[in-house]
Amino acid sequence: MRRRFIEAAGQMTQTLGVGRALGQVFTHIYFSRQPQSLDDLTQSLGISKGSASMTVRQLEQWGALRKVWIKGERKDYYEALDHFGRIIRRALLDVIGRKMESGDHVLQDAEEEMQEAAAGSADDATDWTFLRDRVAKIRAFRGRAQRLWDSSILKMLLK
Amino acid sequence: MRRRFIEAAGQMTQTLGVGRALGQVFTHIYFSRQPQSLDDLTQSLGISKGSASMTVRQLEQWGALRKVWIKGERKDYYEALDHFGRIIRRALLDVIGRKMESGDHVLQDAEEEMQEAAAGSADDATDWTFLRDRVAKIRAFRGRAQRLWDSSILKMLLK
DNA sequence: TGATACGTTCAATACAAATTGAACGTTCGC
DNA sequence: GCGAACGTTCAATTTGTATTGAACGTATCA
Repeated sequence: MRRRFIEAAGQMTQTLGVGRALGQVFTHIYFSRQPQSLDDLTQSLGISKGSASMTVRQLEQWGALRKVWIKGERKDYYEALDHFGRIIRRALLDVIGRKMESGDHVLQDAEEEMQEAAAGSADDATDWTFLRDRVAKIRAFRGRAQRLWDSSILKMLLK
Repeated sequence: MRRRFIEAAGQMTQTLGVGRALGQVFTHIYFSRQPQSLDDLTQSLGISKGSASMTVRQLEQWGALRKVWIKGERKDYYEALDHFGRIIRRALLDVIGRKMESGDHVLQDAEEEMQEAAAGSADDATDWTFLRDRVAKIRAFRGRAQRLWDSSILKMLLK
């Protein structure tokens, strides 16, 4: 049964674009009563030590896992948290947010470039009013999307 | 300037996991005053005819492009729409929705499997109450996420 | 009807991203 | 200080996915 869940979660996170290991690692720990070490992960899931290390770190940053000390043990052990709302929120902020940023920069750059080009060539064939209008519409949408995003995030934050 | 936008949009859609051609095609048509044909796309963007055909169809399904007839022309021409809210909404429903479905099925299957297994082996070492509890928490979250999703979508729909 | 100009499909290919694993740095016990 | 047991890193590799392009189906016009 656990195998089924783990496999399914792996497929899901893979198609969502965050790698298969992520879903597998979280699900395995989530369905384990005992905290799990990196070795447990490599053995149970058949993934490499490197992959386990990186995945666990990312999940920890998102608040999906928590490090647990076990006295007399030198290994790091992890247990799963179940604040799914917070976890997803942070993951989205991290993954999407970072991806949006670069696009944002380019949008601004291109807009500035357009301003300059329009000012310096009042008599050529380019249809500046058309371009301006289209860019303005993108800007407007970005503003609305931003507000929607913020409010959704807020709702999720409140559980 | 258009080149910059097109390149940026391509990068963005690529990292978002829907392919580079998608962003490029839409942006090119969006910044074109005249409706564009598949040939225009292959020439301007340097993509193949097959890619242009598939991309355009997907964008049309999402309501991002509209076919335009030009009398005396045998080619299909497309122009861009700017209802970004609706476009994104449909795209998300399509891309995410479809990806969620399969995961949903597996969740249900695994749950049934667990019920059966728990009933048939009351005396083995498996910790059924623990597993049940964890699965229940996933279910609960799915419900909340579904409601949040629906309401967000609704907001976007309303512009 | 035949020839031409399209758009579509899908197996082959190219590309990007995830995963591996050997080398490395660090910590702990002795 | 030394060795062993870890976790981490990153270049090489594997894997998954987007893209290509030749073959095909279809519509149009002479």
